[in-house]
Amino acid sequence: MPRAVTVGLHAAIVAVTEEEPRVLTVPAGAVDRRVAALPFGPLDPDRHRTLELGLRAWVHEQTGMDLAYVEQLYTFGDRDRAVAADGRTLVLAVAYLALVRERQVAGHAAAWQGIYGVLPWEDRRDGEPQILRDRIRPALAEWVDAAPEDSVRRERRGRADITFGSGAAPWDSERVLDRYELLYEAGLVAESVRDREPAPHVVRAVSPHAGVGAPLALDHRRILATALGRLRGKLKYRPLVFELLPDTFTLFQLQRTVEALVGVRLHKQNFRRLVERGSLVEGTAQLEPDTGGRPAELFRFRREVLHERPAPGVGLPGLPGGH
Amino acid sequence: MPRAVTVGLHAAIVAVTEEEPRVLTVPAGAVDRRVAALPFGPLDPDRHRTLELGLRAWVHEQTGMDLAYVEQLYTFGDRDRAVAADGRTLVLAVAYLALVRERQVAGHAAAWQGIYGVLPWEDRRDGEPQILRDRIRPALAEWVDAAPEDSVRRERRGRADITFGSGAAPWDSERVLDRYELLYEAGLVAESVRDREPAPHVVRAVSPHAGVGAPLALDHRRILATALGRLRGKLKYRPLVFELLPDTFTLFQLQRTVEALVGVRLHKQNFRRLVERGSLVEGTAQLEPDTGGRPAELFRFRREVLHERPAPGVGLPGLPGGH
DNA sequence: CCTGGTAATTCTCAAAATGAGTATAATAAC
DNA sequence: GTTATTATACTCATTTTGAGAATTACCAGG
Repeated sequence: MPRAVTVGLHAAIVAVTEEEPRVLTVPAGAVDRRVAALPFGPLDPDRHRTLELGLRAWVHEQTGMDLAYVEQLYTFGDRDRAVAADGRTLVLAVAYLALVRERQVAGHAAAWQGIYGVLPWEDRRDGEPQILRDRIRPALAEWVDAAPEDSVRRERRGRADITFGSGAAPWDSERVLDRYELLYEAGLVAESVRDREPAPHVVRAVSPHAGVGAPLALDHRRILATALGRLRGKLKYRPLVFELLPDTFTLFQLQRTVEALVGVRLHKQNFRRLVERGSLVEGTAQLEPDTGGRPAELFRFRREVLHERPAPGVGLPGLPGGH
Repeated sequence: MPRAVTVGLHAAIVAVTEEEPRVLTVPAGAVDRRVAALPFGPLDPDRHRTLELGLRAWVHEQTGMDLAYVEQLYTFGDRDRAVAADGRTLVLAVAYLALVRERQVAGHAAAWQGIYGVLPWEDRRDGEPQILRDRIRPALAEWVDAAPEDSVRRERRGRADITFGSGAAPWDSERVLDRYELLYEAGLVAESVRDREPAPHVVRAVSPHAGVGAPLALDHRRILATALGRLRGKLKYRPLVFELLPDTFTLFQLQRTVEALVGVRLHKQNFRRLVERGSLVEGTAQLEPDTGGRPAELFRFRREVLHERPAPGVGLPGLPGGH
């Protein structure tokens, strides 16, 4: 009996508030009552003229939000990781990234959740996070050694080194998905345990403490990882940050927002130089007095750059110590 | 009556032979007998464990090829541009990019087709192509003026300027899809005429001379544009070119391949410097004598870079005249 | 009014990277 | 040999980085 295919539309809606990147979640309800989910719903070809319009409709329905910036991320369709409750319908997941200005919340049951609660190993603003040192690296080392064959061990070690950085290879902030997938494979996130359950259509809630970081429903943590990776990459050559900032902002606010997303600290003076030399912003005459020290000038995004240069992004001046 | 959804898997299989990027096509058969199609087939959730495996299966069946490098591009799902022959089934298209070494062809009815026959405005290796000057720019100017309102005219002019370059904005080789979509909207490619037919489920072949460049079946030219754009962008930070080259090659062959893909000429000495400094390649001791002048050393790709640097790509040293 | 404290903003300076050539080397054809 | 042709090596001025010092403008407290 041929299985059917249905298509789900999923949204990772990202904002940065108080120097913390957050994602909008809704109660997972029927899917899994222990964890939150990203807003999502099935594509209905009658009502939805395009995939993106379908996504917007679902998001509006579940969170009351009208999205501005929306971008398609990826379409997931592995049978092992996304099967409907009936056990025989394959559910494709078309994932989207949306950027919104800090909390134009959202009554409904929607809630903002810190992204680094879900992907705690991704925040290196205060150096390598505890959880990486104390739990992930040791567990990865175990996973490497657990392979029976030597060739597999070498291959695993190589992968761990590139994705999480090591002596030779530096930390690459964009490899968010690679890292999540590695943790999934190594059994370090709750989802890998869950998906391995013998009867995949029986929804079994797994203790949130089974793995590292807070799990989300379905494969939503994977989608979030995809979203963060894409966002980090694109920041450098598209003026996406401004979707997340208020109309006017100080350069330091801008920097803090970028740092929050990329998960590393940047060199202040050089960041300012890059932003100004790229003519991404223009000063308003106004000052923001509440800085704690000298007042900062308020800037606004210069939309014109879009017509001037091919790839206007913020660029990341390496942080003092980093390579 | 609710429409159904089916999912098609489509492959843009790219190779570079004789300094010309090509894409593998198959006869479109039932879909449209006048034009070629990319290899594609419906996702069958029974046989295909993942989307990518389904794609590989279809490609193998239609072309006899086993793909190595495969990457998902985008999922298209606009109702207006992709509806099944029955007129009521929405057909999602999940598009993939594959890279293969020059023609390990492929009996079957598959044939290689020059990409710049399909997207002729993308090849600027000998300067701005005729077709851009003689047909596209004038037609775009007309399209701009055809708008009744002034604001729309301004907006159209802006878009044309950014996507196709103009006084202020330079040519951005990566905006391949933007350019194709603009031509589609302006009615300059055959597909826009075809899709506007009153009864969209009646397949009407449109004269290939109705527009600029050789059309492909369905929305396959759009997929190809997506593929070329992605490839051009990714070249710079991932060592993709080597998927297209034989095991050993001269630096000039490497350069010609990159130029073929990006569609511009590069500065020879500086290209060599970038490639060597990036330690992307290592010399074999062998020489290639048939250069027409001094023999060139043969190089091979250093796979180790993948473990050393986060984003190893070739980098494009601006061509002499270009900005 | 003067004195720190705290940030914002401006400058400096050496070290790389880039753009654009020029010079030299190794072949093949005449 | 001489010449054409291409590979490879070197040069050099100009930008762009990375890193940090110096200066400026406000606040709070004496």
